[in-house]
Amino acid sequence: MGRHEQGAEGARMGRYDQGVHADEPVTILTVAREAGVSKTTASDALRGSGRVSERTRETVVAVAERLGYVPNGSARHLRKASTGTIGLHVPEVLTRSSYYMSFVFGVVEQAARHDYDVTLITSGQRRARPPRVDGLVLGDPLGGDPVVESLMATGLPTVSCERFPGSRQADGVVWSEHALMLTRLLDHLLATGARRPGLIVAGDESDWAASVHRGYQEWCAGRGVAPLVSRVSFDATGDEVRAAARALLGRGHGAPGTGGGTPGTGGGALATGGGALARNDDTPRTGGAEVPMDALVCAPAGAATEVAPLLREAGGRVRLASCVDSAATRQADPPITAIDLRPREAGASCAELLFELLSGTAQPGTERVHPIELQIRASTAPRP
Amino acid sequence: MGRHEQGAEGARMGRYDQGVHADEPVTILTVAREAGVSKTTASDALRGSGRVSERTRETVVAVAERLGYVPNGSARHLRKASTGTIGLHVPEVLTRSSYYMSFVFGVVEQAARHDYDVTLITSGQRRARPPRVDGLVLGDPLGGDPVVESLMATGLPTVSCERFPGSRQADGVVWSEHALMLTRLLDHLLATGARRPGLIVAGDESDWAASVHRGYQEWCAGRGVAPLVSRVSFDATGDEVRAAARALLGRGHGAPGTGGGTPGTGGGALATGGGALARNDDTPRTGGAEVPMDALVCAPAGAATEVAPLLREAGGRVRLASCVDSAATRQADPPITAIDLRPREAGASCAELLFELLSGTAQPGTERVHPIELQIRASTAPRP
DNA sequence: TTCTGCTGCCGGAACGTTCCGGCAAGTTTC
DNA sequence: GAAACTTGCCGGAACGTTCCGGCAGCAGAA
Repeated sequence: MGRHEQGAEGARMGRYDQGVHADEPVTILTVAREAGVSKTTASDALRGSGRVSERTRETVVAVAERLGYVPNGSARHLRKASTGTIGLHVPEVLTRSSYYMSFVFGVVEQAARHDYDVTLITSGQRRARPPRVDGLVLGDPLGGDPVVESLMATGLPTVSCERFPGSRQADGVVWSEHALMLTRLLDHLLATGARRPGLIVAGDESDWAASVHRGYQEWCAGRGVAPLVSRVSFDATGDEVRAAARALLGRGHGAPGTGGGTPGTGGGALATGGGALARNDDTPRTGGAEVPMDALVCAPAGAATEVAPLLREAGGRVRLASCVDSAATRQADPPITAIDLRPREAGASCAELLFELLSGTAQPGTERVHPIELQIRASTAPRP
Repeated sequence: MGRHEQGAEGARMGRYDQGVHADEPVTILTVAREAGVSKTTASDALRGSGRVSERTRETVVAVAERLGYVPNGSARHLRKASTGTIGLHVPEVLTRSSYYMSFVFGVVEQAARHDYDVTLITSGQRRARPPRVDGLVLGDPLGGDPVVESLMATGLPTVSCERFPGSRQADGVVWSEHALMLTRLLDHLLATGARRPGLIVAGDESDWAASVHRGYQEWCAGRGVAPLVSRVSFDATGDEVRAAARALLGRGHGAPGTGGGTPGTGGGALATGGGALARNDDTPRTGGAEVPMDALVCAPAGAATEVAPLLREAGGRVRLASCVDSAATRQADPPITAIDLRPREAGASCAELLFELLSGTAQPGTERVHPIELQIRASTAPRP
């Protein structure tokens, strides 16, 4: 001791000035001395624990405020065996999607509200040591990602956004009703006069893509529409997506029955239509296998805007919608109907669930539904 | 003590299993006991400090390896008054740009290489306390951002990507020759037959935008081209950018002289052309104020792709280029000529400079140039 | 011999916090 | 009126690390 005896400090300039440049660190001992109590009482008063009279509590709080006391995180976490930090993993393949940027900010914002920091974990970096965190948020984990696997093996409390398409599941899951919302979107397309909506979607590594695909298949079965699907890779380029769209456009014109067209015309487009479901004759008004595509739903982020010019060139007959809303879809010409996944709120919801798991407020195994919204825009207006 | 006497642990399953689930925390005391030395010697041996014989050093290292010893960050940082974490700020306005996502990953990757964590700091969150970090990276700080101001006031070592357009400067700066590269781009446009390239650029809150604008003006002055500039807001929507493009397209057709056209036709497009520079008669072959725009350079990320359809409708006469490369420009149809800012490497470079500042290897005031590249694509091919 | 210096190792304190147990004084209970 | 309980406060230990100072043992110098 004796290194800083004065204690009385007074307010200083600036916003973070206290205790940062090391001329006079304000510890809980400084506060206690200044308030005329012991360090225990000061600690109790500030954290609302222990037994402290209201009067002294107010005094201590006032003094702490005045001195600009900021608790030392390292000391606190050393004592409490926690870190005050949560880890956040987002798959690097999808870096360019603005969805993840918003998601990340949602997590950071919510964590800040709980006075937690957020440490980013990328799939790229090989980690020599386990992350120094109290828990983990996994943003849309991809099945088979080795980093995700090892993160789950840490035993740390974990929340994933969408389910993990692997063997084990996170302690908490925040998911959205993508299949249901896609159903609404498809019904909307039907209502505007479309008869045969097609789908471009990525593979089932992501729970989200799998849900979208499943929702589409079930809707087709229920409505008696012959499915028209093209799978693309997860980080599909514009060319790949356009090739898939062209392949879908080319199908349905040929002979009815087993789907016609040339599967795999370009870019690995895999057509799955024209099966038994197309023979459902109860609802003859909707699209059988011989009906050409007159609406296209693009699942991957950014795919819809990539495809838009192609559809326009093809005559503008095909309605267009995206499963991921973004500035690009909002501002396209015409604006593109899309499902707003509300990524920022999704991130906040994941962080919140994690904190509840950490505090014991929520039980492991908790699942929460994150509401999403269908934004109907001009790209799916009825065609003249 | 006495809580875990066995000590000998042996290798375990999994990758992060050591010391994470709390059944048997392995501290430096465990290692010391197992190696038959004191905790001081163990610590010295592991960190290469103090005086330890080579023989015992090897023993201790081997034991630590075997037990999977991971130093407790909180304890270390409590003792050393550091945190093992750096803060990363990116302006929230620009969240949707994939540039920042890549930048962030670059920082995280480089930090991981130094065994540092990265904590995100957003402009949105109001911070009750100074961030618990050893240093800061500011990604393209905007002038007047209060969070940036207060971060700079912390006195923490700081590196900014691009200069801070405010009074004080960060301790380290990583910047790119945007003005020079724009000159190359404009020369390229001239070489493909363009006579009057226009520019859409955001305001001078960002050093990057200011550099681009300055580079354009200087190039125009040097080449005797009448400038044709439209300013948009930093987070310009597609509509705003398109309105700016339309305004630029409308100019140059009218009476020669003071620029003609209708300034501010839509979306706040502010035209600055037609001044004294346009009267430079030494180089009559290039574009005077009466020459219509035949090439358009879009500075804001994403602006070029938003404008592309408009230019196509207008006859495809106008060449198009972007100051920010991205998946969207690469994959556009036709692919758009763009400046690749190499964001991931920029982020890594910022982090690296910060670590050198922290270790004293680099001096405060260091500036480093981050190389960028011009990617020439079909959108600026010579017109028939 | 004694003094000095070097090597290899170690005990203990310190970093700033939380929390267990305890102690006076006051209040209720039987 | 003593026992039991409550209130308000406190000292000290502990978290796991780093580092200062010290202490033997040995070697070389005076």
